[in-house]
Amino acid sequence: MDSTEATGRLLEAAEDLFYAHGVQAVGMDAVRERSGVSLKRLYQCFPAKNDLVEAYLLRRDERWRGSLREFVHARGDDPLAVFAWLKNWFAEPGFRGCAFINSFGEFGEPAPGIAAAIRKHKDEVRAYLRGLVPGQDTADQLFALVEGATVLAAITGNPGEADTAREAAKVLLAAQG
Amino acid sequence: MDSTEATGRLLEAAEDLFYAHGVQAVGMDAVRERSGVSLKRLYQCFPAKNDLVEAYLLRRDERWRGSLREFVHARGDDPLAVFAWLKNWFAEPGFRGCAFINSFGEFGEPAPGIAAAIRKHKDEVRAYLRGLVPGQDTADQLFALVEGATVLAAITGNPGEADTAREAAKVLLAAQG
DNA sequence: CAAGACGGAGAACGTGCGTTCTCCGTCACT
DNA sequence: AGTGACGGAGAACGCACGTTCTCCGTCTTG
Repeated sequence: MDSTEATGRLLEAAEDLFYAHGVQAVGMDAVRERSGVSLKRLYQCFPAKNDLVEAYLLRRDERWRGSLREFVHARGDDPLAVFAWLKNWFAEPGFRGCAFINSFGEFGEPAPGIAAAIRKHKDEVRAYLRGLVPGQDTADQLFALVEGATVLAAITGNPGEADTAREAAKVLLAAQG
Repeated sequence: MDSTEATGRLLEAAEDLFYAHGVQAVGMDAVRERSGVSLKRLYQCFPAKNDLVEAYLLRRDERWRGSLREFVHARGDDPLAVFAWLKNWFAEPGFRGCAFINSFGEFGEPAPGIAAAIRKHKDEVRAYLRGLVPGQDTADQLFALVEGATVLAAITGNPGEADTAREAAKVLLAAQG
């Protein structure tokens, strides 16, 4: 197994474990066991846990936004499709809310790289919505609905929060024209 | 110092420290130091850290909702006053987002009492908004806006997220009638 | 004053975990 | 075959922290 495959396996294991149980609750030994990569190589690829966490967040950001973008684009870039995608996500087994919001809660004073990854994710999502919706104010309003629905779906376990947000988004888009 | 004053001091210290730095980042020794209560008595009042965390959340829920209710009531129970209150909160020094969302992120599998306290808070806030707004669907939509604005204000540090949510709420309330 | 319950300060214990070290087998190269 | 670099398995180390224990002074009560 070469070094690039090792990092791939490590990121895969890290994402599964960190998202499912929280970053702090998962030890480096659990990542090693799940990935099948030895501790020595783990620390060659990621000199400290913080580095692995940062890479996990950056990768999850890319994949999460990629999945959303693809889904919405296949529906003619209809802003309301965002909420259909959300509902699917909320209903997935193992859904535990937004990894970035959860990480923000976990780390009172996050390492700079981790804080930057969290902010970057939110900035990118906001920029994506602004590109999707005519009118920056409306886009930002939809963004708040997306975040609120995600948080509430995670805490209550009810994927229907996506429908509530969708109805609100429909009204806001109609009002904007 | 009797036992009831000790629990008061402990809860005060716990709230300050847990909210500011996160629950996991604060040791029982820090609570002892801040409160001036000895470890022995601390463990008499709260047999385990989980008990203190649960009490912290329950107390914060009461105070947070009390402050919101009072502010909004003084403004004729105008639903939009909720967002004015939010903006004040977001602008407070030391604002770090919603304690309950943060705790949800901190504990991948929270102790039952903690999970219940988190859900209770969100249920109570939702019920409060439903009492404030004619139309349950609209109330739930405002709730999503409140949660989204809180999360975004915490991550971006921008209290203006409250204004964005307020504009959206105004449109939704007008559409509802 | 004597005796014992109470409370505080802080040491001590056990555990978990991030990180590093040790040891040993394996493979490439001469 | 001999040798030396490499990699894996897992022990070891250091530290932080939740929880408990020890010791000692104080205050109440007869």
